[in-house]
Amino acid sequence: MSKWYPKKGRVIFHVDMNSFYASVEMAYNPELKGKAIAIAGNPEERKGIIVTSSYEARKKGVKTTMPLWEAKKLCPELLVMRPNFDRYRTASREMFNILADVTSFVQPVSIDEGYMDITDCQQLGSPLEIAEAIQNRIASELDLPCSIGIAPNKFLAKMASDMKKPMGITVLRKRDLATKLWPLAIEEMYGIGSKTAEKLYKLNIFTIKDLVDADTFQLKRILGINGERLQNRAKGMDTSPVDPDAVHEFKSIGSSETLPQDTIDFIEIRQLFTRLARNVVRRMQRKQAVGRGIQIMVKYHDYKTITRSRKLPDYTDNDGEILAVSMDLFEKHWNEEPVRLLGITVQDVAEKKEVAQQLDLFTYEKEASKEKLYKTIDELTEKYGENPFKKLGGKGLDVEPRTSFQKDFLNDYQRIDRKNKS
DNA sequence: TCTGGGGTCCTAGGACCC
DNA sequence: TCTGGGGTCCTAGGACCC
Repeated sequence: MSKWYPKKGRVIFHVDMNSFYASVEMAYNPELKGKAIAIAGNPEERKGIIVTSSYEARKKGVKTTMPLWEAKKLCPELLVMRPNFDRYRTASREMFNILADVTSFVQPVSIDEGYMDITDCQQLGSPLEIAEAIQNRIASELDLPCSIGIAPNKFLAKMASDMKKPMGITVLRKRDLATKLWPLAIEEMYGIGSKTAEKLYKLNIFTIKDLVDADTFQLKRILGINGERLQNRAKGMDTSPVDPDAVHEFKSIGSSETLPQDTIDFIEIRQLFTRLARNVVRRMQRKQAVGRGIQIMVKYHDYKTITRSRKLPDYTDNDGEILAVSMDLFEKHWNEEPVRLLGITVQDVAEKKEVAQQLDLFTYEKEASKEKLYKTIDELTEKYGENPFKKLGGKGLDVEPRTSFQKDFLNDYQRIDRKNKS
């Protein structure tokens, strides 16, 4: 006889720090409190855009990504500071430590926001009480403001945390959707940017409610699989879990930089690529990561941007190799026009120890094969999965083997081949 | 005086294999 | 001689978010 359990809904938080960089600076130097401040890059280096601004600055119309000169025009008293990333990283770590005191089901999504699944935290109090406790601790211990959204899934929690800022707590239940979510303009919805909004306007979709009521087939025709997903979210449906491990599963590590002036000087270009390669490798080493895809990005004077990439035969974390591949890609594809920005991204990133484990497996297979030699090509390919030379771009075994594994495979293959022919 | 830098996910075409 | 259709990998580009 099985006991009947009610189907329990989840309780998800989205914790969002308010104007994070500016708030950290204010906590660091309380004299800044109440003033219009902004964090921005250096305009001398053409990087003068607003990264974050305080609420006092926002009241004057200062917005993120606005050029500095424009912000100054709107708000002449604006106090502009360069970013202090170490400070922000430290504050971020302390903030997530506070969240981790509540539950281990925390998924950081950026330096200043994260999801929590507090479904199994009833012993700590009601969701509202837990949210208040978190908000109070972050405010009293770190002197930082945050907003928290409480909802049955991640999407609704994200939308909820946006509804009251700064220092808001918003509960968004299914029964609140019609009054709190659906009246919002479609471009307010998380996941809908300017391009998608334009497409939706053409279908006469202007509010989230319009999206709920729209024809699903028509949405899929215009937006692909994303159309259906967006509609489901608008209806309040989102089953994606809070995944604490996601933050460790890096897929790419990149570095890019805008040059002080557009350039066609090859020496200058190589110097920047060298710096980018070193920067990427430094960060890979910090994460104990290796990668086997190299992508370069070239943004030209007119903002036309190209990306070119290459798959490597083996994982690497070597800056010389990354630089060489990057330069080769650049030389093959540069149209000789002035360059504004260059970037290097290492893709297909894996943890060093996992790659080492895979190599161990190969070694193990080799040892085994010494004792019991493989008899047929079929048996060999079954053991090794597939012809490893294909990955080098060759049609078959006509490629120079580069790793010991590939040499071993070639030896075995040729041995069996000779035996079959004899 | 325009427009940074860090990411993720999705699409689409061609090569290649079965 | 002419022919299919699915699956995977690789590359390039685009949309979106903070």
